Amino acid sequence: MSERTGGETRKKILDAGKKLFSEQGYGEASMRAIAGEAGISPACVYLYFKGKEALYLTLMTEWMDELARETKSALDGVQEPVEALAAFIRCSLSFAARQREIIMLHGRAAGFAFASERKQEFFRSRRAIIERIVAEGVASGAFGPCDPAAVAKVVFSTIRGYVFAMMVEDDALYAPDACVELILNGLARRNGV
Amino acid sequence: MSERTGGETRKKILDAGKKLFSEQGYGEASMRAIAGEAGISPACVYLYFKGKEALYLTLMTEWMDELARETKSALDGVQEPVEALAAFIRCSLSFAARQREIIMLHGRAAGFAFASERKQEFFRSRRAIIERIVAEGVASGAFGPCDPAAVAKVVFSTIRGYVFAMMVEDDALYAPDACVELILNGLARRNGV
Amino acid sequence: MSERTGGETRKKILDAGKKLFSEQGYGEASMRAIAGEAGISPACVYLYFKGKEALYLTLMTEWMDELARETKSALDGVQEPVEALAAFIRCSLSFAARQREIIMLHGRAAGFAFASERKQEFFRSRRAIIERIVAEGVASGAFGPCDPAAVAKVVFSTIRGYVFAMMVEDDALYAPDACVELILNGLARRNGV
Amino acid sequence: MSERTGGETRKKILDAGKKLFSEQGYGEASMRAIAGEAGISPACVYLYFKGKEALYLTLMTEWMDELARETKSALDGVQEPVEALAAFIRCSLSFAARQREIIMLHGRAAGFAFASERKQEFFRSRRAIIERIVAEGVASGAFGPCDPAAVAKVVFSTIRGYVFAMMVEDDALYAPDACVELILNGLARRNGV
DNA sequence: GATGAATGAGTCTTCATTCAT
DNA sequence: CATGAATGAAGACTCATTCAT
Repeated sequence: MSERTGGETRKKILDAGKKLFSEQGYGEASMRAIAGEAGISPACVYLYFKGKEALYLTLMTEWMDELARETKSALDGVQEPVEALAAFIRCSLSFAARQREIIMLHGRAAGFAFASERKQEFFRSRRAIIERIVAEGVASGAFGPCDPAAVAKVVFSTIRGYVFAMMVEDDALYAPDACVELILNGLARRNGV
Repeated sequence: MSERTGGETRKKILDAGKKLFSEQGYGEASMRAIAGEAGISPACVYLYFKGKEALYLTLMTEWMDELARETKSALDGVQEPVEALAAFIRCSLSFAARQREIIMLHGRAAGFAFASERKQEFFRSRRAIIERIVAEGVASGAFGPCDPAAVAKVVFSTIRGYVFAMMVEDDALYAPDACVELILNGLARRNGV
Repeated sequence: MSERTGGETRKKILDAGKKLFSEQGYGEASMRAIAGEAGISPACVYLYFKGKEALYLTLMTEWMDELARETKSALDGVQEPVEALAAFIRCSLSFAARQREIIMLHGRAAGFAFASERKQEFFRSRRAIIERIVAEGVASGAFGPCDPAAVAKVVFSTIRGYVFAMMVEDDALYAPDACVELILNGLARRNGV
Repeated sequence: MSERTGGETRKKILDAGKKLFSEQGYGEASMRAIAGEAGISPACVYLYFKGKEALYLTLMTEWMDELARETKSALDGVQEPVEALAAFIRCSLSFAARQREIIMLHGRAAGFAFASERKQEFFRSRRAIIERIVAEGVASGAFGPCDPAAVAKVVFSTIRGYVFAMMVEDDALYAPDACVELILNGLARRNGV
């Protein structure tokens, strides 16, 4: 009846894949289980996706695209480096909190090549954003002197590890502010204060 | 001279498991492949380990024990919180640099329960160490005022994410000092300097 | 016309299982061989039965149910104990002659518990039927004085052993009358005759 | 030290085989388990027996020989057919009561040919003994008129089924007299009594 | 558009058996 | 006499995938 039947089924498959891949990992999640979760037959999945890899890559790609979009929008118009960095961190954590399955992006996941390449490129691009912000902050004097590349790596790792912890640990402590605060001000007591 | 004692075969299996589990993940690494990598028959693996799970858990346990041992030794006799935190971070990164396969510890790993429980307990215990150091630092005035639990989580996540990046990224930029520096002093320019 | 409904394949599997389990025993009959006998792939068997045990139990259950049904019908309306006992014996032997694979029911069978329990219960219920008939016969004076429980055991064993012999021995001597005659009248010459 | 070491080990293996084969069946009992039960290494079993089949056949043969010997001795000097038949039945049941593992002899057991042939020959020979006794009894007038072959089959089956029941059933009611009584006198009430 | 039925390849695992020591 | 170490073959079972309907 409805014209969007096909589209709806596709959506159901993607949701099911999201759930099972993130819960069980690529190898452990079976196509049959995904189809079952989506409420359709295994054969039907193949009408929408060429295979398991294709489904997996589609999910990853959609996430990466969505996160990139949200990040762009979060940074849009923000000039000040400190604010920009805080916005980047908050955006990353917020996305992960809403899309817990993004954990799939991390980890070795599947054995096929494309996944890794695409993912690495994506992570590199995110690190590059941080690096640019840091470099600008150093130039403007907002940040102390440092190697922007090395610092970007640490900052990015902090975010990544924090997202990871949010997903994996049982106490789902979600405190973006502590993360922002540490990165900006560090632990050691400041001189005069 | 060329003794083929059982111990050697066991070691070969452990090494092969380390390699394949870390490269491909638990589900994707097959016992056949592990046996092949070790240069023995699949059946032979079962003379040394009860099954795939047992092999996996052995590897994980050995790592956790070894890392715990090294950490204890690194912190031994260190009183000053700043030094202690730096030592903890350096120890963690150094271990990962030497035992790249420790990445296995992170990630969803296997579907069976014990692995997760054991791992979570291990990670919790490491976070607790950081928390203690931070609390002491706050008490002694070495660190600024903060919530030790929240900060410990961020610090631990930074280390975890950094280790992760060391393993996964292609540019194996290994700069423990940048990590220590950021965590201690933060990014923002200091008041007087 | 030539419909390949699922029911047909299921039937083929059951027939193949019947044949191989009865010929080779539970442990020796392989799923591969059963699938081959049924003309399908091993994987296909698992679309119809959860596993080897399930297939085996299905066969056993079907037999027990069918034999119970036939027995009930054979005894229906028969009042006279002598006739009833003869009917029971004839029914048992006739069933075995038609379903030679029922030999599976006898013997140690499989290592899993349910099989044994279910079988023992079934055999006990059949012995109980004999016991009731004998008790009624003793009460009515049709049978001489005896312990119905002990006699039931012997009678049941005779039937069981006879069925066994029918299957195993090469000379498939099928003589229900001799069996009935011996049980009723014994071997020893009667007093007056 | 001891000269009989070898013989003792052989005995231990036979006992272990007896136990496990009878408890679990041929296919389910593993050589490793048998060796373990005997307190030796699997390889050691092969110093005494060529393989699993050979061990199994040795056990069967020893039983058959022993039972044949005991039967011969039980019938020795007994002339009267009624007494002889009773002796045969009692001997069979008594042997089974002492050597519960004889159940191995019954059932399909192993898939290899020799076992069946040897067993069938053995069972045939025992049936022949009964047949001879019955024939003599008929000739002497001790037994009523009947077809000795058919009757022998029933009598033998009764014994076989009874032995089977002794092993398999949980209520180990062991009443040889009931068995003897039924076979000799039957169930039906005698004329004058 | 959807599926029930089917399968070849591959999973982990066990087994009977051998052989150097 | 005995065994620890090892293995090829086979076991039950699962999976991603296809295709006639």
